[in-house]
Amino acid sequence: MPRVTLLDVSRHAGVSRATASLVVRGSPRVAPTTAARVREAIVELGYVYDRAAANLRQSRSMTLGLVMTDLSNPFFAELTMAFEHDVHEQGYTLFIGYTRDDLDRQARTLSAMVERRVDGVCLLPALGTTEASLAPLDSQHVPTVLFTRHLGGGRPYVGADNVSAGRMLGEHLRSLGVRHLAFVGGQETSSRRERVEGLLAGAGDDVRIDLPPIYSPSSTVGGAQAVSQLLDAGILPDAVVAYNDVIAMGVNVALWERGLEPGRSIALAGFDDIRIAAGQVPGLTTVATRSEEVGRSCAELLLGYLGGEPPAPRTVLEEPELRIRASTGLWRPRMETS
Amino acid sequence: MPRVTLLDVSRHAGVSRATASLVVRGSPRVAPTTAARVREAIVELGYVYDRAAANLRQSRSMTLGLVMTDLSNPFFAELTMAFEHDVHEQGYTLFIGYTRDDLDRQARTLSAMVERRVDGVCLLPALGTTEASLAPLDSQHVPTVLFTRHLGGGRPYVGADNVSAGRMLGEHLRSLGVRHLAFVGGQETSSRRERVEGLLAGAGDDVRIDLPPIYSPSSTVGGAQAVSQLLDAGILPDAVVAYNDVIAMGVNVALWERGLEPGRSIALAGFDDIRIAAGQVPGLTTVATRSEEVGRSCAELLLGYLGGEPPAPRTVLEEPELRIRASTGLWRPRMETS
DNA sequence: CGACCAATGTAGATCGATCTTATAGTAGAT
DNA sequence: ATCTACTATAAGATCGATCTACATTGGTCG
Repeated sequence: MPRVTLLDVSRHAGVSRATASLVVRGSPRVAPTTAARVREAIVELGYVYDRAAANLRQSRSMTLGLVMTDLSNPFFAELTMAFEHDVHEQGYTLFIGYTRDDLDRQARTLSAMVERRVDGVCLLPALGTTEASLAPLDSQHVPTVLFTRHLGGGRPYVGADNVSAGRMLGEHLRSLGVRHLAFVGGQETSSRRERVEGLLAGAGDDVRIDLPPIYSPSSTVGGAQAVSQLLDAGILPDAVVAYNDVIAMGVNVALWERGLEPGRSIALAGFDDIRIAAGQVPGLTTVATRSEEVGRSCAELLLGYLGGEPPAPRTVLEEPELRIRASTGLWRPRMETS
Repeated sequence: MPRVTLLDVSRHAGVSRATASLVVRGSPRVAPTTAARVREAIVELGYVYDRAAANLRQSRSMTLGLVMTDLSNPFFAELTMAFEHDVHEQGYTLFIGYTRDDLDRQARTLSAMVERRVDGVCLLPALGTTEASLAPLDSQHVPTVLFTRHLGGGRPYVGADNVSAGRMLGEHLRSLGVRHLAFVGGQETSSRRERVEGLLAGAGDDVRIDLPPIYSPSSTVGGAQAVSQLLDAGILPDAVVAYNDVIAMGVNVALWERGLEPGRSIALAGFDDIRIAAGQVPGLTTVATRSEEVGRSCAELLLGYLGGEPPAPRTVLEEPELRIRASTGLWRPRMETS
């Protein structure tokens, strides 16, 4: 069955194809009575606009790409929702892709989107990504905004101020009287380095900080394994800081299982303040890294670039916020036996 | 700057446009030496395949749509990942959209995808969706698979066997000695009704079941509010069953806050077995509803329909699995004072 | 030797919109 | 009456690929 096209519509309404085209785009250049007649024909024939055809002629496809590693961390689910909300409002439809931190998958995903003429891409670069990895985007001049991880270059970037987030947490723990803390989990990324850097600065010199090379995926299992490695190495700090909340949740269970009581006998904190962090037992102290604001800023920055504005390198850092809950709030330093 | 087209490539390689087209599509009908020459030209000119142009001529766009309410429940994040993985492998790129249970948004999202010529759509229908709501898809003959919620019609559908899931949980609780349970949270959907139905069947007539009209969004806050309503209504059951794990997590915190100890003084269970369910304190008993299998089956069913196969109505029900953890595992009936 | 075939390559129409340019028709100014 | 200005519409080229139908070549076979 052949598709109903603008030509059919125009014939049915007794106008030209060009006029019908103007009507579907809501141009004011066509007389109201003519427009009405065309709209009637559209309904009668059941015409459906074919953006694929329009794309070929136009430069815009009204389509954006959102590419990240995966959704195992709810932080990215929240970010996705916020981003989708904002761009949907502007009439854009979203391509999505997950790299699973695999450079090949990332390359294929980006190419697939470029081939489909995306107007812009928002990307959380996979581990090992270089500026050169983004050549497919650059060669076709696809505006690109990075988030959460940056490459050190001058490319537009949106993320939390991880250094500041780390510092807030470090200061909080020190003020509680924590004298010894350990940091575990996460991958070796820019944001992990920044969180650690801030943590060191915030905790100050009086606090002993263990930074064992214990990495993990963002999962509760990963967190449980990470803290097990820590304890098995004979390290028993006053406080454990996990790279993020999902990992902290795993640390939480593992600590309980070892007979420790997070929030009382040992302090525990994470990063991100994903929605379920408040719904843990004990409530998880964390530093909000603003998933929704990051998503929103990505949308804003990207949409701005599409407007033809020169892609002046720009960085947006969302201000983090400390959220103190029971996982550190109830902890008290052991009495010194003097 | 003009785009490099197949015409440019063909001229550079000294062949015709048609031949170049055959080469990019990997047709065996072109001689190896010619193909090599064309490929060389492609590299030299930096040619990028334009699927938007190809779409216009072809019937396939190698693009699918995945539409759901939102990602606040990790169940859907897991499902998304599985679905994306499978269709990506077949060369499809994914449009995504979130309806937030709003019929208008759903209509706009589906139309946007149809206008962009998706080859098929996988949909979790928003509350209130009717067969008529899906007219935009049907009128353009877009193969569609529903998941998680069905409309009662004969449309292809993938979901967990919720009745069976409910029954498993009901039987488990009864066998523990639970004499009084309450079900809370969730929206009024087909899957909620099915879970309740199964629960009643599994628990049997000896168990008192309270089904107060307490609904909630899928969030820990929603769960906490739901169970508070329950307790405030003067109902204190042996076991609380939440519509899903996210809600159960909220129930968990609220119970602790009220001085109850889930897993000991009161049993608690959810549905889905999202990944973090095992990472709760206490570990959450739940019935796995197989997010990944559902995603995978959606992909399989949808891809099957694209192959030109007649869209014979078909339903796939994934077999659930009971996962017993501490939130019910440690509970013991109070001694009867006889 | 002519018919037939397989392998390879090409010309030109086509997909369904948009864009540029042109042309009636009308109104107002001079 | 003529010219300018403007509105409303139309004709036809165009975007970049794919598809159909056909042409060419060289080889095989009766």
